[in-house]
Amino acid sequence: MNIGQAADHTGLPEKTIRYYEDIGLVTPNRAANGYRVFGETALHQLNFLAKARGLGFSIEDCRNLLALYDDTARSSADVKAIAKAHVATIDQKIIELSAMRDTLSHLMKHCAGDNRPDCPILNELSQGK
Amino acid sequence: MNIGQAADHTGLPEKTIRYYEDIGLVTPNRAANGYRVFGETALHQLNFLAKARGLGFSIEDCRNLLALYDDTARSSADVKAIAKAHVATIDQKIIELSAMRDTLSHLMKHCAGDNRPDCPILNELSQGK
DNA sequence: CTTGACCTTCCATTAACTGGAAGGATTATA
DNA sequence: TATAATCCTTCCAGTTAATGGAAGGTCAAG
Repeated sequence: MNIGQAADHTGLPEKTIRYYEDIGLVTPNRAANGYRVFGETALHQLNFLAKARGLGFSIEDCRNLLALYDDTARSSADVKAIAKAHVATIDQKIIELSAMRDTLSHLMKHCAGDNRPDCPILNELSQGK
Repeated sequence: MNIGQAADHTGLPEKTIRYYEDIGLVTPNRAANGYRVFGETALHQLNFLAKARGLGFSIEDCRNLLALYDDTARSSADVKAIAKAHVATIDQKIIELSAMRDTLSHLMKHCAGDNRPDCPILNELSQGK
């Protein structure tokens, strides 16, 4: 399977697949003409990457998860630890974003949004620390 | 005021302040010895930037907001439009993160997290698209 | 007068790609 | 068979918003 098909099967852009090879996450074979050839293993890895990245795991997380995936003797605890840390990171981000959202919508509620120059949003932002 | 004091007053690292000057967000004066000199205006801008960035506005948003801030004839509607778009972006991110979180905690709930090699998280991630 | 703190510029790196150029290989069409 | 369209290759640069560090100038204290 060439890179185009691999892209279709995984939903990953070709560029991204080449990049993943570059950084050593996947190692497709090569045909005589230099084209990458993706076998079952490589496809599996790409699907794995697509899913894990879609869930927000970092590339380094993915590298670790792939290593665990290849290690048939791994313990599920190792995987769970990575997932747990990731959930905590996500929760933190959600908290921060929610705080931003609240502050902003509070400011917006007090902004007339008309043609006059007075703007509570800018007024607030221009306050010193 | 030198860059060190400016950093103290705004909470921004010196590196970041230099960077903001680089990309044209702030234009401090220069003393005879080449040191940056931050007057009231520059300090105001830096405080503005620190707050707006803290609320997640992008650098380009900040550039626009600063321009509006300098424009005494601006309408509050212009500012509100930027803020509104930003809130929508934040909401979208929160939705995506929440979905990730749900998927992951669902997977984790089904993972024993013990020493056995069977791991529902990896099993799920290894499923084809 | 020298030590340490503070300042300068410049270059490289981060994360995770994305865009595009230049050119070789393959496939479809005329 | 010619050629055009598509697919593939590598390599270089750019993105966001800084951050790290080197090499070196300046200043204030003792």
